[in-house]
Amino acid sequence: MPRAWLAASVARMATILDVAQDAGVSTATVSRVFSAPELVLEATRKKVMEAVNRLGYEPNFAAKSLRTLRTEKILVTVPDISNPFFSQVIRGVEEAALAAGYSVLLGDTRHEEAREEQYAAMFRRKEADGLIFLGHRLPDVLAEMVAAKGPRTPIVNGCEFRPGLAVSSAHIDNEGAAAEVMEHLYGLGHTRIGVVTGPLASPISGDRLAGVLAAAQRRGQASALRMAIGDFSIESGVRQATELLDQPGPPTAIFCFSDEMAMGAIEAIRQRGLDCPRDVSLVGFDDIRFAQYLSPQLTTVSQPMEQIGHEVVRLLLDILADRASALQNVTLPHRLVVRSSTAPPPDPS
Amino acid sequence: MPRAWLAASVARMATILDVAQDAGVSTATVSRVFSAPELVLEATRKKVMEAVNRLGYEPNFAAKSLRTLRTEKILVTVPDISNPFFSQVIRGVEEAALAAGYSVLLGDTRHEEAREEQYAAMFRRKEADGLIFLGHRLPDVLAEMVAAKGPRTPIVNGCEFRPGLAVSSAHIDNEGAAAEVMEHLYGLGHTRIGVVTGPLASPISGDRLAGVLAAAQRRGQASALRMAIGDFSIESGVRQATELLDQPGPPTAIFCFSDEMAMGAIEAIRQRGLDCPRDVSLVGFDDIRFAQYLSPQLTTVSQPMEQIGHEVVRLLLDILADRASALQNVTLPHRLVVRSSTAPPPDPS
DNA sequence: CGCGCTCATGTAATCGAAATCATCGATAAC
DNA sequence: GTTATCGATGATTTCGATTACATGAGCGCG
Repeated sequence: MPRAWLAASVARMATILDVAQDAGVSTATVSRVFSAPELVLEATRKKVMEAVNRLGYEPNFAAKSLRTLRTEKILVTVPDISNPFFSQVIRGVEEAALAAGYSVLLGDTRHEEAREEQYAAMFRRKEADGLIFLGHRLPDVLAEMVAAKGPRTPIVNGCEFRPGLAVSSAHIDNEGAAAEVMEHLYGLGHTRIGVVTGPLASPISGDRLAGVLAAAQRRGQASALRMAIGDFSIESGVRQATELLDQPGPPTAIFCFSDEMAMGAIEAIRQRGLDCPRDVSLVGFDDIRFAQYLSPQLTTVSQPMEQIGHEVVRLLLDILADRASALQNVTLPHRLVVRSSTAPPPDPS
Repeated sequence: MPRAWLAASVARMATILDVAQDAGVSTATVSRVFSAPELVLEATRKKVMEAVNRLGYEPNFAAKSLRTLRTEKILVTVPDISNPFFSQVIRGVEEAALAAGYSVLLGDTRHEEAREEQYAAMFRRKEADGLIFLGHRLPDVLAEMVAAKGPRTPIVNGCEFRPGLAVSSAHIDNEGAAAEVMEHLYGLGHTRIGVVTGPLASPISGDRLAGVLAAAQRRGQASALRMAIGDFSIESGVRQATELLDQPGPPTAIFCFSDEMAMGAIEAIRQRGLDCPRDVSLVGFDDIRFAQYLSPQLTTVSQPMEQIGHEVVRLLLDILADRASALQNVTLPHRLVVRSSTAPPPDPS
C-alpha cells in the first residue's frame, strides 16, 4: 500500500455517500436525518445515526454552503481588538452568534481603510452571511450594496450611529451621556473643564461633543471649555491631558471620551505632581473592567458592552431571517458611575 | 415582474459562467486569470478583467472551497477574549494570518469544555484549515486526530506548552521567568513571599510554580512560601491576595501569575490599609498594556504577545504548506520589567 | 513538407451536500 | 372498488468553481 494513499485514507473524511451506503439508504435520507429529522422514520434515523457514528461522519461545510448559499458565519470588523471596550462587545457578539448557530469571523481593521476594504471584499465573496462593523466607516462597495438592497442588507453597526449610513445599529445615547457627565462636574462646582475627545470623524466623538456643548451652554459655561483631540489610546490621553494641564488657567476637571485616555490622564496628572481628584477631577467613558481598579477608581459612563453585542446580533439575525423590513436604531441604557476620581474643585478659583 | 424575482435578481451575484460568456471565453480561462494568470494571454486577461469589473464578479467562496478542500481560514480558540493578554496575542495572529491570505475564525470558549467541543466539531467539519488554541485543553476528538496524523496535523498551541500534547507551540520560558521574579524579590530582601497562581490544570501555572519552587529551594526559603490558587481574573486576585495578607506573618511580597490578578492584589492591599510597595511588594505577569499605567506602576514579566501570535501562525502555515515534519516548540524571549511596585521589605522582620 | 512541440484555450468531470421531483405502498374517501 | 392523499424514501439535478485532459493553432527543424 503506497504511503501517499495511506496518508490520504487516514485524512479522508467520510462523505454522505459513505454513510448512505453503510446504512443502506440514499444520500437524500441521510441529509434529511440532519436537516429535517421529522420526515424520516425513527428506525431509519437510528440506522443512519449508527452509520454516522461508526464512520465519524461530519457534513462537509463547503458543500453544504455551496448548495444553501449560507455560511452560518458573521463577519465582525473592529478597529482594535486589543481595546477592552471592543473585546467586551465582541464577547457579546460571539455569545449571541454561537447561541443562534453562527460563528464569528473576526476582522481587526487597526483603523486602516485598506484592511476594511479587504474585509468588505470577503463579505462580497459571501464568506459570511452578515457583517457587523464596530467602527464608523463603511467601505464604498458595501455602501453601494446598502443603497441597492436597502434595509434588508445584512449589515449592521455597533456603537457608532450615523444617520447617513442606512444601516441598523445598536448604541447608547452618547450625547445624553456626555451631557450627564458635564452636569455631574458642574454640580460639583467645576467650571474650567477640559475635554479630550476621540477623532472627530467618528460619530461617537461628535455626539458626545454635542452633549458636552449643550450642557455647557445651558450653564452659560461654553467659553470656559477647553478641548483637545485624542484618538482613544492611553498615550493620546497622556499627551492631551498634559497639554490641557499646561495651559494658563488649567482645568479643574477633565472629561476623556474613553477610559483608556483617562488612564493616560491619570498618569499625566501624576507627572505634573497633581492629585486626582483633589486638584483635578477625571471622568472616563465606557466603564471597562479595569476602570474600578484604577487609583483613583474612575468615574465613568458605563456602557452595556455585551448587551450591545447581543443586540447587534439580534438585529442582524432579524434581517437574515427576513423579519425586519425597516431600519432599527436601538438605543441601549447607559449609566454614569460615580467613583472616586471626581470631587469638588480645590478652592473657589 | 413578480417582486420575489426582482429581489432575487438584485441579490444574485455574477458567477464565473456569466463572466466567461460576457468575455467570450470559457470558465476555465476565467478561473485561470485568477489562480494562474501567467498561463493566459495578456489580451485575454484584459478582456476577462473587463468583464469581471463590468459584472462586479467575486468568486464564490463555498464553491472554491468545495473544489480545493481549503478554506483559507484559521480557527483560533481562546479562553477569554476580553482578557487583554489574549486579545493582544490574537491581534498578532490576525495580522500574520491576513498577511498570508488567511482569515481568522474566533472562538471564545469562556473556559467551558462544551464550547471547546463545539469549536472542535467546527474544525472537523473543515470550516477552517488549521486550529490555533490558546487554552490548555485539547478536546478528545482533536487529540485523536493528532494521534492519528502526527505532527502534520494542522493544530498548534499558543502560550501553554504541555509535552504530552503532541502539537507544536510557541510560548515563553514560564519556569525561568518565574524564577527570575523570585530572584528579584529575594534580591530585594524579601523572604515571606506569597504566590497567587492560576488554575493548576494549566501548564502555564505548573511551569511558573516549578520556577518559583526551584528558586525558593535554591535560597532555602521554600518553607516561607505562601500559596493561593487564583483563576487569572481580577476578582480572584482580590480574593487570594486578601487571604494571603490576612494570614499570620503575612507576606511582604506577592507574586501574581497574571497582571489582572495583580490589579486585584493592588486593590486588596489598599483595602487592608497597606501601601504598595512600602508594605507589600507586588509582581504581575504578562505586561499587558495597562500594567505601566497602574498605581504603582507594575513590576511584571513582559511577554511578546503579538510575536507569540505571529509565531504560532508561522508554525501552522508550515504544517499547512507541508514543510515542517517534526514538532516545534518555540520559546520566545520574555523580560522582567521592574517598575515601582517592588521595593525592599518594610524592615528586618 | 511533415513531425513533434509548445502555448493558449476549451471540454467536461469533480468536489459533497441539498432539494426537487418521482416512486411506491398504504390508507382514506366516496 | 377505484382514486386521490399521504408518508417515507430514492433518483437526479444543482450549487459555482477548479483542474485534468483534450484540442488545435503556430512554429522550428531536419
